[in-house]
Amino acid sequence: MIPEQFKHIDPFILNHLVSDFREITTVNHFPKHHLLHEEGTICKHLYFIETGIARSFYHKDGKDITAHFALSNGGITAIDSFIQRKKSRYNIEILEDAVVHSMVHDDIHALLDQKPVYEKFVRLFLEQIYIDLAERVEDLLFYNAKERYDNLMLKNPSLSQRVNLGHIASYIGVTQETLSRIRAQK
Amino acid sequence: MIPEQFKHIDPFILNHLVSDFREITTVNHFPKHHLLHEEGTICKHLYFIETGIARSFYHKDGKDITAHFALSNGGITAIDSFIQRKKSRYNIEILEDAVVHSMVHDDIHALLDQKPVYEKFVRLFLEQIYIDLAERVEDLLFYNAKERYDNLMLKNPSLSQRVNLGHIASYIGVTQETLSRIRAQK
DNA sequence: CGCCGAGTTGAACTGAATCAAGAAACGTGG
DNA sequence: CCACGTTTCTTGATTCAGTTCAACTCGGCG
Repeated sequence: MIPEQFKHIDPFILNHLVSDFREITTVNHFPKHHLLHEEGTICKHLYFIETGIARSFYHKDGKDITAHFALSNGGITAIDSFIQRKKSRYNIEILEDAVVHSMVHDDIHALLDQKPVYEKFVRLFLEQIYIDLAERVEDLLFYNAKERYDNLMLKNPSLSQRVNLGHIASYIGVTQETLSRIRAQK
Repeated sequence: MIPEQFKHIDPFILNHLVSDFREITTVNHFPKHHLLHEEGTICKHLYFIETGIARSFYHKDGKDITAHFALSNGGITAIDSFIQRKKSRYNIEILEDAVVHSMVHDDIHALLDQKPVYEKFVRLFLEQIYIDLAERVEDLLFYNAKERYDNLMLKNPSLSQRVNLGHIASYIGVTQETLSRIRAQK
């Protein structure tokens, strides 16, 4: 399972990289509702979803807010904790029975220290998620609720059938009622 | 000029890193209104502001939207173009006479290929700007106009005296009129 | 002096939130 | 496999933060 943003890496290095990373990766199956990570703890894992869906979410004024969805081949972690090594505000929850590949933070960093050439892999990964997040800022600044919903559906058409309305609503920054009305007027 | 997010790097490596990067860095003075980068072109430079202020901005429906402010020790580039090597939607403009350090994209990458251990430096930089951007998403999702303005002023108290109201307004996602009213009611 | 960009203020309008009540779908145990 | 409770979704009425459009003020500068 090689995320597409790494396709520009030298194939020779990539082969070694894949087998080295595979050695520090474990694969598990988790059922719907399983919590991969709980807020208030330090997140030690980087997860990649092979099948199924996961989401990260946090609480704000008692409300449950989705920060990110991960579908097939998508990565997910409690990013604040994973980067800054402090207690996380995020939870990670399985929304649909999933096959999940996971790597432990310290193993990743040990591997990077041992083979700095792999840092490039991490950089490309970070660059990709940065661009994604920048798009999200633009989305919030310029598009109204309906447009934000349409944009999300363009990127992930299957999402609307597979996850709760409320999770999608909080992700795009509207209430569940508003999203319900948006859907109705189609 | 060593950005603080790099303080955890091995001092020995850091010394070499600083001198190596210094070799590919040029320093210039630019006056107010100078355009460091123009939209529609590929941005080849990564800039660091020593003194003065710069902002990146783009156009949406004829409106001029500030994406980022860079003050002392802040970095700035047309991030879409710099990462993806394609024409940029951003402009970069000097708002206050500035001393600017700049590095050329290809020089940075040549240096990284030559000394992969420096990739870690880039990773830490990207991690930092990712966290900043994630805060911005949260800002837009949860805070009203006044709160967003207050948050920005907490981070950059000098900004309100130094840059136009309209630039700040577009950065926090409100109209100039709304921001003017927010200021008035203090 | 008169212009021009920047900021302020007012009034009307609107997209989305809130509050409230029902309807539909879901799953768990008998 | 049905019944009942719970969760999810829909719909309506009202309210409100922020936009839009327009006019006006202020300070700097040719």
